[in-house]
Amino acid sequence: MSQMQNVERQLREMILALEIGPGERLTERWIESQFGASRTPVRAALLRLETEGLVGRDGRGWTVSPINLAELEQVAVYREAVEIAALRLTCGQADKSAIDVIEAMLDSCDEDTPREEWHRVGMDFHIELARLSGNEFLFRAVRDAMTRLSRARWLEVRDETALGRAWVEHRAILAATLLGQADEAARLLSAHIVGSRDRLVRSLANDRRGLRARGFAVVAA
Amino acid sequence: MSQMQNVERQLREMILALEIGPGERLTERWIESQFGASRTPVRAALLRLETEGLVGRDGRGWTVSPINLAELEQVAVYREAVEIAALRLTCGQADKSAIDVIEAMLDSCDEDTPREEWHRVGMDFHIELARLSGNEFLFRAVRDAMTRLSRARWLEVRDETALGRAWVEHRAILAATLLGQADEAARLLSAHIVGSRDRLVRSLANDRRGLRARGFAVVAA
DNA sequence: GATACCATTTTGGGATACCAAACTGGTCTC
DNA sequence: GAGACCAGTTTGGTATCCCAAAATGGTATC
Repeated sequence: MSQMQNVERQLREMILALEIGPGERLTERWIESQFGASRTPVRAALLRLETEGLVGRDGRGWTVSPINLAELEQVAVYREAVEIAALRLTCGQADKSAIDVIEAMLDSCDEDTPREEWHRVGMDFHIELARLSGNEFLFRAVRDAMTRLSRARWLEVRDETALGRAWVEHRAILAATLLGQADEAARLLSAHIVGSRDRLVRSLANDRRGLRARGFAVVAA
Repeated sequence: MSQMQNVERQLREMILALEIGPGERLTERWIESQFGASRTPVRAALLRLETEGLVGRDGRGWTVSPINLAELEQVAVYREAVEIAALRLTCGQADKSAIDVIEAMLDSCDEDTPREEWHRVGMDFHIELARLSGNEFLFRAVRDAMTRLSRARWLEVRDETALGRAWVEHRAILAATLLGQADEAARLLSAHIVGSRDRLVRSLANDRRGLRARGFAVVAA
């Protein structure tokens, strides 16, 4: 594994796990010392993370991208378009056996499963579902969109009810897809995404003060 | 303007203008000498162009991405999804004055206009139309998709009839959008994209031998 | 003539040195 | 005490150097 990939992966994990807070400044020298790599791979990693939207430039200098409520809403519209397109492709496919694998992903979560795992599976559901379409660009678009949403979803205050509802919706989408009911599946997925978006943005807007107190930059919608 | 941006821009232009052929190998040292920059900005530029899909890695080493017919078809599906989503957003907007600017873009091309300009305006039409949606992610998605299609479209053998038809379709899409007829506009845009894709892939598949003879790597669908 | 082998060169990955611009902290002036 | 100013430090941008691995090309061997 090259140093560049090492730094990229570790830095991405730290940012997504909120170990480095949204809005925090980054210096190439700090990352260098943190991961024991020289500035060359550090620089390369930052350039890649910039295209993912996880870090950005603040004049001269690097910053961990803040949570941006307006951006979250736009990402939701974007992912709705690409996820539905992917889902319609999948609905039209003859072989539906891969759906079982995704259903099994959902099944793997129960009351003993740590919150972190629920979070991961909740995102992987959408990513893997998009992968089934066979379209590399739709797949990447969904994966990148979920990456951008990841930190915000982690900060969202979700009660058991909301999590349960999400899983019910996921299963309903799979069921419609399995039957090849494209319009119905698309309708369910759309409602799921719109609902998730509304709850997410509302939750973060409410907690904005508290999040800022924890040092997390949250830009309003 | 930093050296990195310089190299990135110039290298992108050379690749898109086919001055460096699809499939050609690139060495960091060659680029370095070509643009009078050192390897650091050259590497940074290559990393960014990699995320645009214009260059890729060939084991160790860099390659200008070949023309990939399978990829072109997938990009067409992708752009259909995002362009239609953007167009529907635009249809729902009250202020339609920006449409005139796009119409003017189309008007700026006549029989005296060089082929290169037609090509550029043909892509900008879709990019600017997506920008009107106000959704940054849909806009970027369309722009990136058009970048990936750019070289192939340049290689496509297009007669005057095909170009004229494209312009007629463009105008029809604008007209429906101006009236806020979202479904009709989406139908027209979808047909336009699918038609373009079919002609493009068919043209390149037919010319594949000739293109290879010119040193252009063309990967089959 | 084909092939296995080895020395040489080339290449990308990484580390480091240097620079100019931006930032910082303290000081001096009014 | 507030603000202008300046020296010192930090930072990203760039150039350059080193290295190991891979490609290259020539040669000896069969």
